[in-house]
Amino acid sequence: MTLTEALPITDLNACCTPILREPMGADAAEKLARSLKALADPARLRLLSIVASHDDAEACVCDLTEPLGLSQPTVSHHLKVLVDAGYLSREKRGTWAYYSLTPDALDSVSGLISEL
Amino acid sequence: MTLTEALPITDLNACCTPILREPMGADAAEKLARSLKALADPARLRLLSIVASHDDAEACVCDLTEPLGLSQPTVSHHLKVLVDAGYLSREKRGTWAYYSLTPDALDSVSGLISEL
DNA sequence: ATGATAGATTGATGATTGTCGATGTACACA
DNA sequence: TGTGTACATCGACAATCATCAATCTATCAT
Repeated sequence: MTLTEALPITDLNACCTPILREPMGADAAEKLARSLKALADPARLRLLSIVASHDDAEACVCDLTEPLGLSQPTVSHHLKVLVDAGYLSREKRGTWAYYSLTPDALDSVSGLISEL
Repeated sequence: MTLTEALPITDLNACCTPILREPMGADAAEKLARSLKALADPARLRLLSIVASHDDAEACVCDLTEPLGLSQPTVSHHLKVLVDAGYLSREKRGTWAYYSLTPDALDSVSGLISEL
């Protein structure tokens, strides 16, 4: 660690503040950005919220298409994004597909944001 | 509240689980999505992280251009997005522009995600 | 005044994304 | 077997976005 040698001489010509801790690396930033991108859409936020509002935190697509005012393919697309990002899990029972919240997925990304 | 009348008859032909609480409205979803979209980019996450790693949680653009490997206009653009979204505040002192973290901005959005 | 530097703004471009209609697939019921 | 339903996938299109080179603005030094 080279942080101990450079004394913070407060030169008026200098523009920079000393670094306290290591900032986030490129790989971690890429990963967190992907998780946040999956969340950063009003339709997907509402989908998560609707699923979370149901008993057992579970809902089928028929519950989700109408309140969003979006077409069924669009809702299916958003659900796929959320499943791929790990926020939802899909279980097919008979004709219907049931989506449920992945435990701790939201809390995990929320924690990463706080520790930024 | 109309939640008290519809009894949850567990019909095997039904596909839907009863609703426990009101899901997020369209306006709230739009607003949170805008905040998250500003965060959902690897370059902007690293910018926030670098600013937070500095003493006084403050940094000028000269600190930020090089470690990201991006051009100066691109970094300025990302900084503007973060300022507009309320995560950073900009203060110009002399020739340099200093960016600092807005208190509680990250914690606020992090809390909204947890309560989804 | 002149030149140099820090940073913002503009314009253009290629990539990504949200949306929908059309189609495909799997299951249920007659 | 055939028909209807629930959902996924595909292809297309418009909109948004990340990025950079070029330019502009403001400040400092000489």
